[in-house]
Formats: sequence, C-alpha cells, structure tokens
Amino acid sequence: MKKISVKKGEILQRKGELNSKVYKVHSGLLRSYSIDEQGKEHIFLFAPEDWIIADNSAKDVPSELYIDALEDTECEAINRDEDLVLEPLKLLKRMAVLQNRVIMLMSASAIERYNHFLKTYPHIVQRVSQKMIASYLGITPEALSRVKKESHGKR
Amino acid sequence: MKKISVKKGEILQRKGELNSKVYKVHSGLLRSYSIDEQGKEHIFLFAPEDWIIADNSAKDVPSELYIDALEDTECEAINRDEDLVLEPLKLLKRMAVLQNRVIMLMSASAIERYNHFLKTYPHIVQRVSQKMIASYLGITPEALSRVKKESHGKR
DNA sequence: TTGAATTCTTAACCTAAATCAATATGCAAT
DNA sequence: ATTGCATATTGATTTAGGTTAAGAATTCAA
Repeated sequence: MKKISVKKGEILQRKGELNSKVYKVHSGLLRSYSIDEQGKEHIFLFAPEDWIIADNSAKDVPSELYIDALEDTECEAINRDEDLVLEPLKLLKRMAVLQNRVIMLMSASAIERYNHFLKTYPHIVQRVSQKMIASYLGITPEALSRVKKESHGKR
Repeated sequence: MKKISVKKGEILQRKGELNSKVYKVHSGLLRSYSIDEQGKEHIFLFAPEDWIIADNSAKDVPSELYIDALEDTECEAINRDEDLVLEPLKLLKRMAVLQNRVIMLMSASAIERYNHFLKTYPHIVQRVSQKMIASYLGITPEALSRVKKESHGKR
C-alpha cells in the first residue's frame, strides 16, 4: 500500500504483466483499456477521484488491460488480496458497474450508451476527449459526433 | 445458506426485488437475464454446476436481473455479505469473467463472440438452444445460424 | 507565435447484422 | 399418431454504425 504519482500519459501497467495491482485514485484520472488484434483501443473503465481501477484477470494469468493516466494523478497501489479484505463494499460496487455495462452493451443504441455514460460519469465529460468517450462506448468518434448532433432537440 | 430445488422454467428471482441472494449451483443450470424497454431478453450469465450466480446491483437498489432455471436444478442460497467472506476467490473469478465479456462485447464480431462462448462454456453448448446462445452473445438467432453456417470450413 | 499534430465534424459510401417473412424441423401433450 | 408450439434455417430487405476522406478547429511544442 504505497503512494504513487503518475504524470499524464504515463503507463502504470501493461497488458501481459503478472504483478497486477489495484489502484485507488486520490486525485486525477486513470483509465484501463485493451488493444484488440486489429490494434484498436477499447477503454474498459475511467477512474476519477475515489474510484478503484484494476485488471481483473485471474492472478496466475497475464493481465488483459493497460492502465495509464489521462491527467496527472495521485494514487495508491494495493495488493489484490489486500484489496479484497480492505474494501469489500467497493468491490461489490465495481461488480455493479460492470454488470450495468454488460447490459448496456448488449441492448443499447449509440445514443443510449452516451446517455448511460453521462449518468455513470457525470463529472468526466468535460475532462476527456470525444475520442475517449467513443472508445468507452464501443463506437467510433464519427458515430458519436453524429448521434449527439441528431439528439440536440430531443434532450 | 439453505438448499433449494428448482424445476426447469421456475423463476428464482425477479427484476425489481430487493432481497437478492447469491446462488451456488450444485447440479442443473441457472441463468440470469434482463428484459429491455422493447421487451427483449438478454442473457447475462449461465451458471452450470459449481458456478455462482447473482444480481450485482447495490444492495439498496432493486435488482436488474431475473434468475431462472433452464434445467431442474439443485442449488444453495447464500446471503450476499456471507458470500463475500466465504468465497473471495470465486468472486474474483466472476469479475474476470465479466471483464472478458465486456472486452468481447466491445470488440468482437458475431463469429468471434460465438467462439468466445464455446471457450467460456465448453460443456453448455449441447444443453441450451441456439436462441439462448444468441441472446447471451447479444445477436439474433438468425445471425447466429448464418454465422455458424459460413464458418463451417474455417474452424 | 507559428507550424505541426491531434481532434472534431461532416459527407458519401459500404457492410454486418437486424428485421420481416416463409418454411421446415423438432418436441410435448394429449 | 396428431395437433399444436417453439425452434431453426433461409431468403429478401432495411438500417445503424463503420470506413474513408477532406476540411475546420483545437492543442501542443519549439
């Protein structure tokens, strides 16, 4: 359990690493993301102040996700087994977020996904680029741009 | 922590309920699913022998998922807070499954999703209908039928 | 401050999968 | 066995979103 300072753009953890930690963000903004076979980035999670971010692969399996900083960030690195006993309720909350995300990805259109994002991360919209948001939603930046334009009257 | 017998088709838990439990399957097959605004079913998880199934919404929030039996099932109902301390490693495993599912939903085509399913649930394919599998993959039964046909040579 | 580099928007076109519809197959209950 | 129902397959058509490309707007580094 030690404090870490990360500069914007720095990579905290890479896909394929085994010694994966859990990071608790005190200030700033981290994200986790995967890169698929075609080299495309998919943002898995944003972690602003007070959120916890981690790769959740089994402990003996190389991690699937990269974690890096979208802003200069102060955070705390915790061992995964410590995390389990330290903050069990936060863990349940993370499960809830993931569950909503799966349901959303299976049933929601582009615009519905965007609205879901606004609800999950009300304070992040101003801090990240459209490109990042699109990557989180699982659509292209072009599609996001279109969809926002079309919905101007409707919300 | 009590034993429960569920007949095929019986609903163990409904969307909107608050007293949500965690179920550990001893034999048979359970599933959890949501129903969206258009009345469409989306299977969230299959739980065959030895799996654990639950709605992961926050405890003070009505559950999002239905849970029912696809086969006659023997299982065990556990309180969510008990579950947390009883089997912390299984919980981490469930997180890993969810994480893979999100990544899959964001980046994979229909055929890739099907192959992913075969890997996650090697023994379930024979036990559930194409319709159920399609619902789990987030595609229509028609799309699944076509995609399997097209890939006959290729795998 | 200026140039280079991302990012954003818009448009035209393309494609994977959804929808709609018809037929076929399998299964359960009497 | 026969009826009825859900499931599966196949085909025709539509559509949401992807791809490509080009210009405008922002950001960033020197």
